[in-house]
Amino acid sequence: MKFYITTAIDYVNAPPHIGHAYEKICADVIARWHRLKGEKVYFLTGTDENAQKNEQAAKEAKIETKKFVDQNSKLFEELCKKLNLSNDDFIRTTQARHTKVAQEIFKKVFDKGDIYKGNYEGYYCQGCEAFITEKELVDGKCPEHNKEPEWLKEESYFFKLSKYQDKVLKLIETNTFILPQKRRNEMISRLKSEGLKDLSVSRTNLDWGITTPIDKKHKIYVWFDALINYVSALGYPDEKPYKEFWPADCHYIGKGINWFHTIIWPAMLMSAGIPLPKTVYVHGYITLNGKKISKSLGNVIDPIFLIDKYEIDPIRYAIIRDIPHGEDGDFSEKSLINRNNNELANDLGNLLSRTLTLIEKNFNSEIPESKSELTFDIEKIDKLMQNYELDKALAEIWKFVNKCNKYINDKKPWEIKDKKELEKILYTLADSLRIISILLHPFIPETSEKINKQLNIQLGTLKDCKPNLLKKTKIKKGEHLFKKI
RNA sequence: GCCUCCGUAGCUUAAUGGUUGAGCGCAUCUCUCAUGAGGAUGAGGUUGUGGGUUCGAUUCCCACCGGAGGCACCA
Repeated sequence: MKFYITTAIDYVNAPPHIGHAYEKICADVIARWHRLKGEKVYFLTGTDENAQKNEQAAKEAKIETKKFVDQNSKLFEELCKKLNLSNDDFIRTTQARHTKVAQEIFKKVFDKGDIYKGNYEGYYCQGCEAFITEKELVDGKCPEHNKEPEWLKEESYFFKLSKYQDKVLKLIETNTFILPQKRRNEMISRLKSEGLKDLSVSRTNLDWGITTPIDKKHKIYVWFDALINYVSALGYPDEKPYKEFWPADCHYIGKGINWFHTIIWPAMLMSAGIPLPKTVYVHGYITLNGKKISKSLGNVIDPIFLIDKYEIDPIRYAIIRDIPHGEDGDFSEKSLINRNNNELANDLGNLLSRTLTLIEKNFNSEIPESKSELTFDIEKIDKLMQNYELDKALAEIWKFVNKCNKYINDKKPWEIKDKKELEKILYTLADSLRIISILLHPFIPETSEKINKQLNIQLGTLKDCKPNLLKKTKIKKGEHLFKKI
């Protein structure tokens, strides 16, 4: 079995914020879970760099555009490392491997007869040097430049999106293509009520972007180009990763770009004769301390700053537990601190600590051989993970942690004189911790490794999440798993 | 304006046509292996408001109030 998962590629005209971190962490957890199941996983993330806005932002910063996107893309790459992501690749849409494929697919769609020359008409603001929508106008003026736009006609190539309306509708009506269901309903009703118009897929008068293979005056519209990253990164059409991993099993994206991924992207693929992705999972947005993340509110926290302050595992843990799957959710430092101290340090860290100390004192640091009394329902958790309910899966794992703590209290090993009985209790605890370290690995990989190191064992797979697989080993009690904040 | 979704204890949330379950926080009790950790108990809800269907609604229907989201070239 293979599993190909992607995140959206990020816009590089501003540095990363906590929302980017959230999407990447979730995708990473899913990727790691599938690896635990023994599947061959490919996890892709990257940056979207051909937008016109980059050119403008670079101009404002008085740097060359290429240099500007290089700098900002680096910030996202650095973020991936800091988040401890297990991504297999990082695509940049300015890379030659991408521009080549973007042009190739554009040509393919053109050759199919699905791209034709027409005129794009709309309001054009001289200040923005761009078309703006009627909705964006305030009192008939561009709000940014306080100028009345002019009605302009521009030559443009159009993609016959309308041709694919029925096929796309049929696709999105299948019940696993768009998840969660709420997002599927939105797209279905919108498609049914509005229908599809052809899409302008080229722009003139731009210096930045990918030139169309059919007309040198035109650049490829940035969305048409951006979506293609999912196949260009794999080396479409001939390279091995493409053959092995396409179609994608999951495009993990935010709700703002649902339409592009579930309507436009499938239509492009249909036209180009490329197989369709299996699932587009649409997550919600994050608020920070209860407020929308926005520059004007000045609450844009650099996630790298947060990681340096708190370490990555508590952040991964808190952000996943705090945000209900598919919904918007809030991330706050207060909640992070709470969860770090109560759940990570007290429940889990202390469980390991008390277990290892008991083994140290009673069995000279050697895990005794016996039979475990605790079991864990892996099916339930795997089901939650299949359904992308990461928050609930993690809560379920925590129930097991709590069960272990209660087990110690009930059994009172510090009062037990009978050696066999004591062996059984401590084996049960150590073996349960072994299972916990596997289950937690996708969520908090560093912590999982620390547990294994102290138990002096290797990380298992999901198949090993059954009791009694722990062998007699000498433990190596180390530092506490978590520091309290 | 049109279309989704939501409104349950201070906060986050689960569930169901028939006496609303849980976690955090709070209060009390308790163990001592452990990171002043762990465990137990308790207080707290007429399930947004009004109406309807029903023997019975928090769950189904309608209206209203409140909140979130989507509405194509903006990513």
